[in-house]
Amino acid sequence: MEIKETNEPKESLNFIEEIIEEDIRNGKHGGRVHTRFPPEPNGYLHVGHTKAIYINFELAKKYGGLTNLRFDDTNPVTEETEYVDAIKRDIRWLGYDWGDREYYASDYFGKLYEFAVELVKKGLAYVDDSTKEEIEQMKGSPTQPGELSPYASRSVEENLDLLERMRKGEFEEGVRVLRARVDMESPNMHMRDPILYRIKYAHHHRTGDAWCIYPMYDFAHGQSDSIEEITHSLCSLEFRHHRPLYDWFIEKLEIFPSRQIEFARMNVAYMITSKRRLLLLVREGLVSGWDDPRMPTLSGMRRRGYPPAALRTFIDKAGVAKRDNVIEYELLESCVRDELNRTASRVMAVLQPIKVLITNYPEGQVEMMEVENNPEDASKGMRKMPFSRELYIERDDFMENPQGKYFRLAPGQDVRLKAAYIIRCEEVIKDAAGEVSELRCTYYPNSRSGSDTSGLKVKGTIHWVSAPQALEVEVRLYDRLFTDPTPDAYEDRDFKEFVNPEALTVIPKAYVEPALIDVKPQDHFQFLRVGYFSVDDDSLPGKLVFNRTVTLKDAWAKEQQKGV
RNA sequence: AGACCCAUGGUGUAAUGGCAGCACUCCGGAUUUUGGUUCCGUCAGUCAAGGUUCGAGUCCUUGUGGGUCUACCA
Repeated sequence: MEIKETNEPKESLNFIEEIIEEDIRNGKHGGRVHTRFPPEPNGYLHVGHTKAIYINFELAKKYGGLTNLRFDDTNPVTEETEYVDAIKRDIRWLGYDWGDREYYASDYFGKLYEFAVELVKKGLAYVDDSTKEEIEQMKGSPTQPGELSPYASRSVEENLDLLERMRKGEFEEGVRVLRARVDMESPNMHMRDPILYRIKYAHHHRTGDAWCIYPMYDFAHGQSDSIEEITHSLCSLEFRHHRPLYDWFIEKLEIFPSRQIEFARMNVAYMITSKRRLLLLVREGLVSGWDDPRMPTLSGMRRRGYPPAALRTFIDKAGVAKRDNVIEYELLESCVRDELNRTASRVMAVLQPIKVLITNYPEGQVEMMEVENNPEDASKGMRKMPFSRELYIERDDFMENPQGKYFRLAPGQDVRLKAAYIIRCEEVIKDAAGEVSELRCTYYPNSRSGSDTSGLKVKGTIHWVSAPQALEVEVRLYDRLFTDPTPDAYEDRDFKEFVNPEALTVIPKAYVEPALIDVKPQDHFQFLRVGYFSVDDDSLPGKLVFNRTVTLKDAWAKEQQKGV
């Protein structure tokens, strides 16, 4: 593929793109680019995986290549079909398609076994009868060279025979392994005669009981890349030390030379990506499940209401490099807001209601007010919302003793009801507990939005809903799951100590305008002046549930904090 | 401890020996029938010390700091 030359300012490339473009210039693999996303089906996909998915699919797309989906399913003990399905669903939701190229490392078990036989024949692999402890012992340490196994000198014939019998199930689990003969003195621990096959009498989610020996990661991953003729095998930094071995197999087996390139995983502040810890949160009921909107899983973020396009932008802006990083939560929120600002319809919803009675508005009268659906996008058109004598406004939008730059409703003050009239607060009604229970207001009949001849100038505009027509809904306010940006970074403290008790606040009864009657799960809205919300999967007809995806930026809250 | 990797504003990422830029955050201002959006502006950075060079964020050396590796997990 030709790289397009343009006169535009030079696009800056990340280090992986540099390598790819260099390869293309050199005509490597005929300029072909083929990547893969290789999840292990033993857990749900999370933010961290999002980066790997994005990089693999986007890079291939950029250079006219393809991306395979390959499940690295070489450990039947931990892997399940349930995860395979969830992973596929999540990748599709993110916006990527692998066509018919859905592969499994287990598809290659036969081929991998042949590779193993070939290594044995070349004198490059042997069956080791040592115990797990002995192998560990002989492996040495980073500063101590390892020592050669007494079984390393077995003849090719004996090794062939033993390997065959391992495969046939003649030995008990754990008594023998197949090892590559590499270098027990290498400073790289992975080169010290790594284990290739182990015996496991476990049922595999795809191959059933056809095998009782299973290849290790190092003997399956690279060769799978090679079998699929993957040109650029992208993985995270911790696999750096595996690369010499990856290359060793390619050289000894004389197979397709895929190239492994490592990049730094993405960490996001206030999130964790340890599968084990995520599982703990689910098991211990700290969240409602893998798709709890507080979870950093793809399914959780979907349910939270993050648009896939926002996630892609987020990954893109976070960038790709090799240094450790913690991406600020604010960048994620910024990307989500940016996307939703352009796409989400505006509606009015009152979360903490306070009743307003317009005393000079005719009883029983209902006017339909025109409101734009999205001021950022005129093509979204207008809708009508009912206005009547009895309304709800947000409790925060009234202050009995306003101070500072508060310009919402207050006794004797005017405020604009968005898309409707200007009203004045005449009287404050309180209940027995002294809480404000109702506001008596008057409206200016000639101040109607669009035909305002009142000449009045107000400082504030607030949202509202008409009480008789309002829909009662449940609203779930979500916030970050942890109170610390790196909850799992402390050696002396358990990450669960940092679970944010305010990450979920349920409002059982909030009011929304009647236009929302027909919404469906995953629909996104901006509750005017409040935040972005999406319809939760738990919603039923007549019992809608909205999840707060992200708040709107709130300059007023910031202002108030300064005063404290 | 050894090997390997990494080091640029608060955060993330560019600059490929030649003017240290962009985004997010923060702060200030303009606009606004969303205290949203948009627009403008401010603050703020090359880990340290040597060396090579006309010229170093970039190359070399040493140091410092951080990360990774010592599973019959991936």
